Amino acid sequence: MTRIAHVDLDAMFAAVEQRDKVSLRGRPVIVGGVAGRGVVSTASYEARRFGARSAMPTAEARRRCPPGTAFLSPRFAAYRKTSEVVMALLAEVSPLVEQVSIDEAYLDLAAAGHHDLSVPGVTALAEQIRAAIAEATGGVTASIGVGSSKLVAKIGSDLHKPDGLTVAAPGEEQALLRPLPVTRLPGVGPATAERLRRATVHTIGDLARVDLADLIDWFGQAHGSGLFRLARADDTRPVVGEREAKSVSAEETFDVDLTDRARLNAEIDLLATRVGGRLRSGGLSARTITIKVRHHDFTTITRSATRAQPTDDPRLVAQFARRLLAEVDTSAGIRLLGVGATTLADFVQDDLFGTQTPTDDQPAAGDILAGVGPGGGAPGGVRPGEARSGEVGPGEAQSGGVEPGEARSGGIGPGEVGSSEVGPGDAVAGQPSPEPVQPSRPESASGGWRPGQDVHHDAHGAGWVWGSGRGRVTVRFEGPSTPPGPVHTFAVDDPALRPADPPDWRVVASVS
DNA sequence: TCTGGGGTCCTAGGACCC
DNA sequence: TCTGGGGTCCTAGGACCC
Repeated sequence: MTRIAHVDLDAMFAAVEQRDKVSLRGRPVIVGGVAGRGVVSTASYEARRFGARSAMPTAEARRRCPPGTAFLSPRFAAYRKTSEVVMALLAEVSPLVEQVSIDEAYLDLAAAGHHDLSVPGVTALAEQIRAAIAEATGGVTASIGVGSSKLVAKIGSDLHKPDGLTVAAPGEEQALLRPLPVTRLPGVGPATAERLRRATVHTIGDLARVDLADLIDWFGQAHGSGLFRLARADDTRPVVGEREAKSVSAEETFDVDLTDRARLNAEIDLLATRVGGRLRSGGLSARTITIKVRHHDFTTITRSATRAQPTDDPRLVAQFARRLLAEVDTSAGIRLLGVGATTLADFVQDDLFGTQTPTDDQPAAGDILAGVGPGGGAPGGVRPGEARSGEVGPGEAQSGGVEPGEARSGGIGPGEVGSSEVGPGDAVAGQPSPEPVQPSRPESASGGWRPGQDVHHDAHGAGWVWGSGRGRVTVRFEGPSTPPGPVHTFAVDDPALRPADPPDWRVVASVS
């Protein structure tokens, strides 16, 4: 049954620019990064004639394209608006639309219940959709593929681009795929194509003759069996509507490689602010913070740490990212920095982790948190409390003198003074912050683990441990910026004490 | 002027728990 | 108190997509 359609806007970014600016029509247009290290997002079909392609360095596209070619920075707001017009239109065709990207979507035509799903029926419907898109967008064209599966629909939409339509009749699928190069299959990128080439597998027909065991051997279970099935046009993936975001990230490639630590930290703060802001606007919070570092030679590493509790606070994201970066050798030059947030929790957490005073916090059942500032090597200012108290930013309202065993969080202990690279007030240097970051207030380091009470982490560059249950726990902290501290023993309700997230800390804990 | 930015999914090893 | 297997979580990296 020809029930699935794939709708793909043709060179959308460039098409929107040509629509909005008459002088660009008929001319080669490149949309993408126009600075030194930029790459092409979209090349208009006029520009493709000269060899310009998506993902090509813009410098290369400049070499290839003639004088008079327009090189434009993307205007995402305009593209988003056009995308919304198209998606709204598609939603009228079927209740089941899967938007894949800003310019692409699958439709399950059967979900509407009233469409004629014969080949002539879907052909007429697809032409109607194409005409409606062109009209509603002011001339941005779409190519559509229709077939029995996502695979066939997707390949079909590509087959007669731009402004084209392909309908694959039931039973024709394999014949359609057989002569095509394997690179047309979704999931076959440069690495897979190269491995297949070494096995003299060039077309999808070639691929269909390879043993499943070989494919799994070469590509692993998931990818191998996936290729096996796709080569046979065996694709039962459903069209799915809304999907939840799994990560939020921001990254930046610098015009010139950076080595200066202060500058790198400032960039981290910028990125963290973007990530935190998007978490907040999406009503999300994250437990895992990841940084990405691309070195001068393009080698790329990631470092991540998972927190005991989720956060959406840009300052906390920045602190974690800075601590992760502190363990990376940046002396040879950094080309790109990124900050990401994963393990997303889907709840609004203002009440839990907001920047309100920590005294509103309630303990998390069973959580034991033990923290210390690296400043003195001795655990300082640990107060009764729970996970949330650690989310308090530096210098925020502090409440001392809370008695052991009380549920109220005591806020920040003295331990955080000087305990991270984040100086007072610069946690999000130069960035708008929902809360002013005030200088940390130094306190005496007379604090320590207080036996018999719940303890929690501090907020600023400090480590903590948490657990639940019963027993006595011995804890010692050490880290690059902190010599091994004395051993502290205190009672908790659970021997299951575990180190949490401080990447530059080693929390050594044992239970007796 | 070699190689963006925002994502998803998979693999593999180690820790940890039962 | 010799050995092991399964499941889950965490981390790091890689391939791929638009």
